[in-house]
Amino acid sequence: MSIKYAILGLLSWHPYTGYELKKAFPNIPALYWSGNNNQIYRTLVQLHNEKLVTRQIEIQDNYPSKKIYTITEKGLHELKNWLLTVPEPPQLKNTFMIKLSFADQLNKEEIQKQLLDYKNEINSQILIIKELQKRGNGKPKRGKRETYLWEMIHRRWISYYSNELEWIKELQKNIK
Amino acid sequence: MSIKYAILGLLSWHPYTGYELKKAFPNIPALYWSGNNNQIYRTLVQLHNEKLVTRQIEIQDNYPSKKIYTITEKGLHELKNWLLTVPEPPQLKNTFMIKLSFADQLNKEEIQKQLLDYKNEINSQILIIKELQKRGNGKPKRGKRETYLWEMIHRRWISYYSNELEWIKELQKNIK
DNA sequence: TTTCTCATGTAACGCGTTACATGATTAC
DNA sequence: GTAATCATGTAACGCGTTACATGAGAAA
Repeated sequence: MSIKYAILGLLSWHPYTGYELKKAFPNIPALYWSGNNNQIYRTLVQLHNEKLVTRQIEIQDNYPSKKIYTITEKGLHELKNWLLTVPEPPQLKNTFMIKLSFADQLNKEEIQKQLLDYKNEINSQILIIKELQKRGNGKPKRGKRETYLWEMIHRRWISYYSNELEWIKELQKNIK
Repeated sequence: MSIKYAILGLLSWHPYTGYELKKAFPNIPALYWSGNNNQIYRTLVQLHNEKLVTRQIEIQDNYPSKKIYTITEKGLHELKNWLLTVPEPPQLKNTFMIKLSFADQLNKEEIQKQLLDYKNEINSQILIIKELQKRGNGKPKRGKRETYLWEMIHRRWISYYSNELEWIKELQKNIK
């Protein structure tokens, strides 16, 4: 349940509503894939029950009323404890690799087709991240160190995809 | 549900029992993290219902009787169709990256500690894969092309971890 | 007029994990 | 005597996804 801590992390910057959180997620490279309605609203209720956040309701005339969540001292503590837990290894689930593992069922044209499609997929992934980085939404922009960390994270992601591309190229050359 | 296709993929080599499949999974780099009892036995029943596999029961004297699963024509078809579906982008869930994103809560010693622990984690991950590759279990060893693919997959995994190490080194140097 | 934004939420499902359960045999 | 291997399975839970639902106001 890293979503819980992701939300706490975001709330450690400043208060958010559920709706804002939902929009913030796609801007954070480490978790841009995640954060749908259901999870966020449910987790927020849970965090509130655990007294890790407080909630203020702001009534608006022309729009539905907002619920603004603020992190508590206890919440900051919980976040920090999590940050200090032992790091887990990354879990990369690459369905394409599984496919390749059993690609002997395919002829070379079919494999080449898949490689090409995968390459395109990776390329658009790179575009997305570069766009994210350029627009620079959802970044904290507070301390120098934090800015550096965010840049490094972006770079790591891009480098991952670039390496994937090189790897694909080599495969394309050798599958014949 | 890629486990379904992973199992079909394995069965496309030769028949397996559930127990053997369970042991085979950790030897396959693309899915070494997966494949627990529950999933495998449940999926096998499901595959059988869908007539994608057949099942022979082999009674043994001194051991519990085996259920040997063999892929059917329909199963091979299903597998091949899956292999030809459009590739999905890799989903890398790296909890450590999420942590780093919010690491501003930590002082430099604490971050350095986390980086060191993560580095060790990655190193042992590399050892595991290299060991896998060396022992060379669970590889098909049939055609030349298949052997090549498996080697490329191993290489990609190792390169991913190596790049992660370099990235960590840079962080270690600059966080002060 | 249709679509988008603001803002909240629920229902149902799917995939995967951990832990539990059995029971004989063989290796240390 | 203890642990591991062979071989099967079930129960319960957790996390996440997709889709559904409401309802007003602003923009295309």
